[in-house]
Amino acid sequence: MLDRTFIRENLDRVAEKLSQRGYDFERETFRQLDDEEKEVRLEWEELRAKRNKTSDQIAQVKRSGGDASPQIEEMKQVGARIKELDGRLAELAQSMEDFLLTIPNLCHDSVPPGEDESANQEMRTFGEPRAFDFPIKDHVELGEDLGILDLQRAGKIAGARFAVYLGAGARLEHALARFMLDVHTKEHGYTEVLPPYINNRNAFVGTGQLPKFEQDLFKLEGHDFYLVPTAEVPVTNLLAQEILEEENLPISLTAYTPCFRSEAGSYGKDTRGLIRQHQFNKVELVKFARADDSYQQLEQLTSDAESILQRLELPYRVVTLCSGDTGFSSAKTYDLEVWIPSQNTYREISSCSNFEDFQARRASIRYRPSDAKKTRHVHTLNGSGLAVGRTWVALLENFQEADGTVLIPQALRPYMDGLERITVENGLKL
RNA sequence: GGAGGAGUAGCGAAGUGGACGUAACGCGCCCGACUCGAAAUCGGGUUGUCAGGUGAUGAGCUUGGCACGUGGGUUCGAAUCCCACCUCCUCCGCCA
Repeated sequence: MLDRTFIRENLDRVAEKLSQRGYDFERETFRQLDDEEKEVRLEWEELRAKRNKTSDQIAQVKRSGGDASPQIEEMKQVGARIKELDGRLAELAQSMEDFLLTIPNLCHDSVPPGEDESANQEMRTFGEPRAFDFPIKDHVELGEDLGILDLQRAGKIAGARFAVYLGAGARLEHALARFMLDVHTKEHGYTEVLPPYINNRNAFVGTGQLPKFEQDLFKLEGHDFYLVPTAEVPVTNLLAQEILEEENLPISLTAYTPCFRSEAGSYGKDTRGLIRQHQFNKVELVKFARADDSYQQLEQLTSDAESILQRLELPYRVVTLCSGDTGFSSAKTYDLEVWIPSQNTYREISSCSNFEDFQARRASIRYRPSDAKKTRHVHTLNGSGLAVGRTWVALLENFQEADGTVLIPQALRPYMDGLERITVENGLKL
């Protein structure tokens, strides 16, 4: 959520910035709501002040044994008017809130303007896509042939866009997650969090998934609960409504959770395999940082995520998303894209964003800067470190051998009980 | 799911319709005094938020509103009475 005072004082600039990301900011709606609320609030406050004062007088009169009925009569009128204004004020405040909650964040000045992903900017690449001297298989074929992945049977128990991992396939998923968590907690200074996978509406408003993107979520029927689409939601909201000590910043948390996404409207996209699933696992990195430190932390968080790809020897590139491609809540986003041989292209495997104070304002997460008395909203950041399912895909495809087996990168072998290669022996073929 | 109890400042805790919620009292923390220094002692300070005024759209000062778990209600007036919800504790049931 943008700061209301900031909008008020920078109407033109806000409108211009928002148009860069394809959002049409209704200046008049804002001005009207803002003015009217202010007017009503003023009268409301004046009346409350009067009532407070008169109530004290009534108390005094009564204490000294006098008759306070004229004042009481008068306050009955005032009370009725206050009640009227209460309702009107609540209405206006709600309208303003609804209006503000659907406005996306402003992009940082370093974000390249552009409408869609074609304007994204490649920052750097790591590794070389491998040249295969045999016909390659994609991860579905590899996984099914090895007996470590079953999409058919997943359809029986769940449906399309679900998967079942078997044998070394299941083990590989866990190994990747454990490996990532170990690197982030032992080497990058993150603390692991294991949150609930079902969160309430409030948490989703805090990080910006609601009220605008309800159709992307799985909602529990009859409850005010949703399945988390990313650990960003529970982990960021963990500190909602809190005032943090500056000396504790930055706070770096990591969480391994399943992620549930309805993927409504994505039918026909990535229909084959594990790339786009209703349920997948992800190790998430979340940071709470000082306002003046958050962009440095974004670089750090991105490099923390990159280090996983490097250790797994997977070729990837880093791109800066242009204004039109940047997510609703984000001010700046770097995507990490891993090389997928069967598609002959780089595919997103992590999205690292600085939300500045956009989420912190919604969730009310503040800190006390040491040089000032007033509190200030923290800057929140997050990024995948990494999406485990897509890492599984990248690993199978990039490390496949001519005989259909898959080598396991050195860094991961300790997590696979020393297994060096996945063969049909490690799967379940029925 | 049922029955009871509890949520007040960083922590503990008093207040149970009006007599200052910046809210008793205690602890902690900050500043100062005493001291060579420390401890002890003494003095002072120590919630957030919104709006108006002043100021430079800063720091600060100032006036007022709001907040005693959350949201409603009763009342001239609610931390205090009533209702609903949330969280925690105890017991019963059920369960991993």
